Amino acid sequence: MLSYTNSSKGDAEQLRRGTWSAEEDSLLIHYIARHGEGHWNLLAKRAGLRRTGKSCRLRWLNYLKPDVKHGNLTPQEECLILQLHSKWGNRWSKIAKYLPGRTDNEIKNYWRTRVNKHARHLKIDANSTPFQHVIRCCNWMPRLLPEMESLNQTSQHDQELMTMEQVPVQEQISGSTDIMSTISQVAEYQTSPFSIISNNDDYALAKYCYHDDNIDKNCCYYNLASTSAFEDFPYLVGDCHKPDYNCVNDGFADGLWSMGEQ
DNA sequence: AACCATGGCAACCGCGAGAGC
DNA sequence: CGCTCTCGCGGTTGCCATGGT
Repeated sequence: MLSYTNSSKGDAEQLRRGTWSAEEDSLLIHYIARHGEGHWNLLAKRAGLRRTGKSCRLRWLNYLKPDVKHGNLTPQEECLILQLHSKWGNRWSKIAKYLPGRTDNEIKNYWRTRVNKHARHLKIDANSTPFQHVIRCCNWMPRLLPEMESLNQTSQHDQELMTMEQVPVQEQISGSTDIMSTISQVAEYQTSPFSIISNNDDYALAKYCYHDDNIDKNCCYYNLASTSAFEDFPYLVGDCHKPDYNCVNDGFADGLWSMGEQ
């Protein structure tokens, strides 16, 4: 859908909005190839684009620039985003600097669609400490780690990126070959209410205590190694088994909330 | 088949910082 | 010092594809 901005200067100076056409892309690419980036308002006029300078800049940086990566994020990239977001919050451009080829817009969209969705399911603020514990220890990290290892994609460059800002979890797990020990390392490293209490070939049982007293009735249990546990958080919650206790509907979310206020 | 809801993502908007004059 | 312009950032919007009913 294409639209035009209101203008009092006649149709000739109306600016286009909406989706970019292939022809516009071509004009922008060829102009920048010949004259370089910058001075976007001037560039828009000289390139014959009836777009704002801002629009041209955005199109170039987020889509047309040759080093922009397209396609799904790798597990490494997802891990890095989770770590960096827990550190810096919604500083998308800062986070993007550590993911070559990924734009702040793409990372922002990833966070809002994928990660926030999990937070909504749990009725937890995605920026809250409890949610950060959840994604590190019981969902995203455990899911991503085996993917990373099976894909064996952790290049030297990735590792350099991970250590550049002293991202602790990545440092902890680098070189690990045993996924369960890795999960244990993650849980152990974080100052987390989660702890690995049992670990064998079939499952790793994690204990989540939402009160300081460590009394059993105030804890939930997760089977971290079950297949479903690695898929999606709602399934993980289903694997939370504590007799006569429904983690979701019977106060689990409230426990997470109160923990964040401590 | 038609309608509706939802998710993913490209693009837009408003604001503030910084540079140049 | 103040004005203008450019640039970059984070938040938001709206289109479109997909899946469910």
